[in-house]
Amino acid sequence: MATTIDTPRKSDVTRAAILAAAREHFAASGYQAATIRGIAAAAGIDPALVMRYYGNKEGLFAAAAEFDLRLPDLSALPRARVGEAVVTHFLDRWEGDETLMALLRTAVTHEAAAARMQVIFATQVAPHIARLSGQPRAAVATRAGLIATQILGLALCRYVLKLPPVVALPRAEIVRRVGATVQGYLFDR
Amino acid sequence: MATTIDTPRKSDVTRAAILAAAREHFAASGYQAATIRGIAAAAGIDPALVMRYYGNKEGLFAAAAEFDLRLPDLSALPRARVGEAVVTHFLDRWEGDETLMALLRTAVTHEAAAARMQVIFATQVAPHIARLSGQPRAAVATRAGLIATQILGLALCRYVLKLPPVVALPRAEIVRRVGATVQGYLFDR
DNA sequence: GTCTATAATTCGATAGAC
DNA sequence: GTCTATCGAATTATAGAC
Repeated sequence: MATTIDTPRKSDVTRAAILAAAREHFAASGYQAATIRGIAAAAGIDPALVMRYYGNKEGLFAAAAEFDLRLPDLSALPRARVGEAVVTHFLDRWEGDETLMALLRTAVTHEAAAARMQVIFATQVAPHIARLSGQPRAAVATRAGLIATQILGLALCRYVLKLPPVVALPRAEIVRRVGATVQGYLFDR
Repeated sequence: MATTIDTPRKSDVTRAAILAAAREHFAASGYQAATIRGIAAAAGIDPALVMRYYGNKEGLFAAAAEFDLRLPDLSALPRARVGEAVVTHFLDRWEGDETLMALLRTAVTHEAAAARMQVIFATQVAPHIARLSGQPRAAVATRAGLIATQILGLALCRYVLKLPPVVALPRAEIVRRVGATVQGYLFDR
């Protein structure tokens, strides 16, 4: 099965295993501490294969850090609930895909990852805010930036630094209290 | 002068130079990428001296990451201005002492540094909030945690990731808009 | 107290056999 | 397409001379 005409590519399965292991290691240790040898071992293949497929460590990270926020259409929501919806969505994405963790842990010490973060927020967050508020481009960018400080700060404290009071916060309470902040950045201040 | 009775310690100057160089390197590159060789070179001394004084890289970081937030007495301020005062103070401390940058860049991938962050917020931030609000201990910890998400997120985006819209924000505007959020976490929500 | 020399690892990357 | 073998470089850390 699947060895017929429609080429399922000999070892896309290997490539996928490498990417999954890479995300895991970059997410757990950051760029520097993650090793090609360790990633290859976790994927059950030879380190040389990683080099063959992705050229070098940089190329491997670039492939592993591909990420889609998948923000829903916020304009379909009641205006007063948008802040909470944004927080809910980010918590979901954060807990459901370790790519974001890999990006954050790496961006702090790695130029390319920080740049990727910038692009993600500029292309996947700002447009949604523009559609909501219909404000000038500069004002939209500022609002997106302020929201980024709160959302990334939440992720940093809850998932990376694991500050006890932030980890202990029930999800619903985060949505309510941090959602109010995001709501303010979206429309008020 | 100073070679008299009161021992000024032969080479406290060397130790200080090492610590300054260590903060600089940890702040710029994080824990992994910072090297004892590089730090020693910047301090103008031999790498072996670093080992002699601080035992190992871990010990060096522990010494370099000593930090005092120096939060002023917030209860002396008009209640409505506390949020802005907190943001102003953090911006000052962040821009005036690279120790915080070293801590953040390192805490993301280094256990001990993350723990240090926890202790700093628990011992240097939470007490101030307790004095202000007079609420139960758990509620105070939660408020401190929420404030940490906003303050650290701001620092992350402005000083580490350098997200353009956040970098472009005038200081006064940050104080006003983010200050309003901190004010909310302090008293309202 | 300071430095030289080096041990012991570990890593990314390459060359080439199968 | 996958793996073996290995190179060259860089790191922490130690031992010991001066």
